[in-house]
Amino acid sequence: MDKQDGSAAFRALGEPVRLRILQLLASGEVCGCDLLEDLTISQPTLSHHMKVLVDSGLVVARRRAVWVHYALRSEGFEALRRTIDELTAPGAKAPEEASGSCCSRKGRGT
Amino acid sequence: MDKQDGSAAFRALGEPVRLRILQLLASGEVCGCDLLEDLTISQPTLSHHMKVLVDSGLVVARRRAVWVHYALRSEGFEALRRTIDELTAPGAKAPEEASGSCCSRKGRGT
DNA sequence: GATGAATATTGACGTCCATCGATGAATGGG
DNA sequence: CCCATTCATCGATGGACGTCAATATTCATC
Repeated sequence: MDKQDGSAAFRALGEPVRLRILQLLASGEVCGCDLLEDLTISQPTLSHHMKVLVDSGLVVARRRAVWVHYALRSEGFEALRRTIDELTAPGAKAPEEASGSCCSRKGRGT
Repeated sequence: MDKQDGSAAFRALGEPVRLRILQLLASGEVCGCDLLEDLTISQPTLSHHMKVLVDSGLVVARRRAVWVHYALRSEGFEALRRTIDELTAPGAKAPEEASGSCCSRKGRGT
């Protein structure tokens, strides 16, 4: 359920607040109330961001009594890495200086 | 100029249309008009997205006569990889099952 | 079951942003 | 010099999203 096209996870990372949350989680499991102390956002806002992070597959939530512990989900990040690798790896990066034409504009139709 | 905190580049990737553009660029340099043919967006919209991609440091634009050739910028993607690595690498991932307490709620002050 | 703490949900509000049509700027060819 | 092509900019518009206050829910304790 965290498949989609991968853009959801990138969009999750594309929010400064969420990126900082992930940095805080990088050192290990952290509960919501602790996150709330290190940030300058309201509790509903934090809850919203955590939901986004969990839905995007980057974070897992574990209920422990009244608290909820959040931790990074390595599989989610591996998927991101894979997407980036697929973009950069195959590369037929040769700019093809020779031809003065350009794109495939000419002779594209049937 | 592509520094910031990295969230800009992730936000750029977090748009399905832009992600597809990057996939098209993965096979090599492509000019705007060719991109326009493979997408289902208007020309102003493409121009807007290309500006976002260039500003985020993921793409470079080279003018060749009337056309503009776009290509991936490896340095931008390396920065993304580095950010992801920093999030997952250090990990003190031990959940610490033992203590029934939870977070650091108790005894936080000096 | 009443209380208190941590978290989730709801509803509203303001801003950002993707999108488009219309128009302008740059470039090269007849 | 005029024209066609490619790309950039502008203004408007509609939807997505981050944010909060208020409220509900969950859970342990007494």
